[in-house]
Amino acid sequence: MPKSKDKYYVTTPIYYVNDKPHLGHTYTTIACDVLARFKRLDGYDVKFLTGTDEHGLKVKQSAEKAGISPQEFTDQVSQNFRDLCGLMNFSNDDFIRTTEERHIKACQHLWKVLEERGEIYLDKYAGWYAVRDEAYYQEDELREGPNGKKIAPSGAEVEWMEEESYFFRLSAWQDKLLEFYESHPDFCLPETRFNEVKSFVRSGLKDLSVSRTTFDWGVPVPGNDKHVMYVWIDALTNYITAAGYGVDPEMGGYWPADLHMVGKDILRFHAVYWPAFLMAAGIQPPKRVFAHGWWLIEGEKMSKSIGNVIAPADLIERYGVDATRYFVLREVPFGNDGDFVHANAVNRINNDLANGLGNLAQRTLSFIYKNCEGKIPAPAELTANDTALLAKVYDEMLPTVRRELDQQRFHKALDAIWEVVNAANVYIDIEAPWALKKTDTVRMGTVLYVLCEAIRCLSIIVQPVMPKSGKALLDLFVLPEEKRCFQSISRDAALKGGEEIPQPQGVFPRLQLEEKAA
RNA sequence: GGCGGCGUAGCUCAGCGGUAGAGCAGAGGAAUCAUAAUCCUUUGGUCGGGGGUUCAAAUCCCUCCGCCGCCA
Repeated sequence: MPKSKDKYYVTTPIYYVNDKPHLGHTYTTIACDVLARFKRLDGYDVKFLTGTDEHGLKVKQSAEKAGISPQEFTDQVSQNFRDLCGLMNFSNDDFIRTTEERHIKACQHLWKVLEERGEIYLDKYAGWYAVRDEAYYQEDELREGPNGKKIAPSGAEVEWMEEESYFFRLSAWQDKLLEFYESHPDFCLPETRFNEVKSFVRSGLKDLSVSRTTFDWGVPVPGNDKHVMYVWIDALTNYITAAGYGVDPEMGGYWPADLHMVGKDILRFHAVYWPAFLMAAGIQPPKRVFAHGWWLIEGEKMSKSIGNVIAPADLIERYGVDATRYFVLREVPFGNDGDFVHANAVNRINNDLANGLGNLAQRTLSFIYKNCEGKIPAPAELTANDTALLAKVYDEMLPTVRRELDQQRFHKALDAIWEVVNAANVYIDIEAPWALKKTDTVRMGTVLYVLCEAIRCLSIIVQPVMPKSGKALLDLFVLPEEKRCFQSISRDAALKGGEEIPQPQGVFPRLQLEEKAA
């Protein structure tokens, strides 16, 4: 029997449909898409999931406001997120919506399992509730409003509510969670976030309210139609729904997921509640949750009131899809907050892409096109300088990038690739094929060949981050599809020499620094 | 208030016990194959303040100041 391919399952959060897609959503999904593409090219059987969270009171209210049914409403607005996938060239294998039948069934299945195991019980929830925030507040968090009403810290009015609710026995899972963290030191990254998670759990867990009777736009609780499931179980379950939970006992071989990518604001749900639900249901927790940071825009928080929210379409218009993908992953150590400064984006894109990799390819290939009858020269004997560059290209680059990406260190991975770009630019200047043209055309051919090998491998490895540009570069070498995966980053897949190339075209356009709008 | 993190060149950050580093920005030079791109050299820091441990501290300890995160 042939060994089945290794599986890799990566997920984005499901995005709340009441939002419009912006840089934050885009960032999360870019990161996942890069990992998914990387793993595919590296020979894995990949499942990459994204989707939308479509239940809850706010959605229902928005639908009412729009004068349509919640289902019609979510059909419309979830399309914004499906469009984003096309726009940003995401390669998701599935797009899940929490309103889908398969998800409702999976949630109900999970619920029943939890209930049978005694992990869920019915009780009463009482407290000060803010409709606007969909949240309860502690007495001491509240202040007195002008009309005698109590006001939440968010400024929303609260009222005393008593509500029947199902509870999940989260308190019973405190020690098991801590043991799990102890035995899985890489479960959560970055490390400082993991420390926060641990200290939260150590400080004591209360049982978690997991149903609501105050609205009905949600997954009905099996056997009690008054209740719908509250956000935790409904939303988090999407990750196993898409793997076939409740239908396929093997979950396609994709569970436990390799990575849940989340923003730091929803880490707790993923690193505490979710593993607790899963363990309680007898399912393995995911292998890793990564909490990435947020983007400031020109030093300011992104907000509707400031009006600086960046829409994906703006980014594409200004920079193009690939350059955007590159910039957000290269500019900031992944996990940190970033500051999206347009001048920096232009600078980096020009330096790294246009002047770095783009110009390297262009100067090499157009030299060949003009001076070698459009054919890649065959190499003669290799010098120490040739072998040194090729060793970086064949032997060092991919393992380094692999290692960095397995820790979600995108900026380091890209840094490692660009070390090779820079080395190749140093190489071409030292070897100076334009001078060899007059003195030693055999040596010139070898130099150009070595450069082609470097550019070929760079083009392959750049594909996950910049799929279109990587393809454009590889097209310049007229490489067939099967020569574009990571296996071909090797001497075995090397060009032979004699391959004809088309007239090269610049792949990474140079950007103009715009006048700052007042 | 409790716990944790951070403060290093103009900017973003690496280094975390052994002569202060990278990228970008700035300055000078070389080259001219290339998207006027590239390459080389170089300016620049009493590593937040103070105290301590050590032969030796950006690196360990204490304290103060300033940011930030999580929790209450």
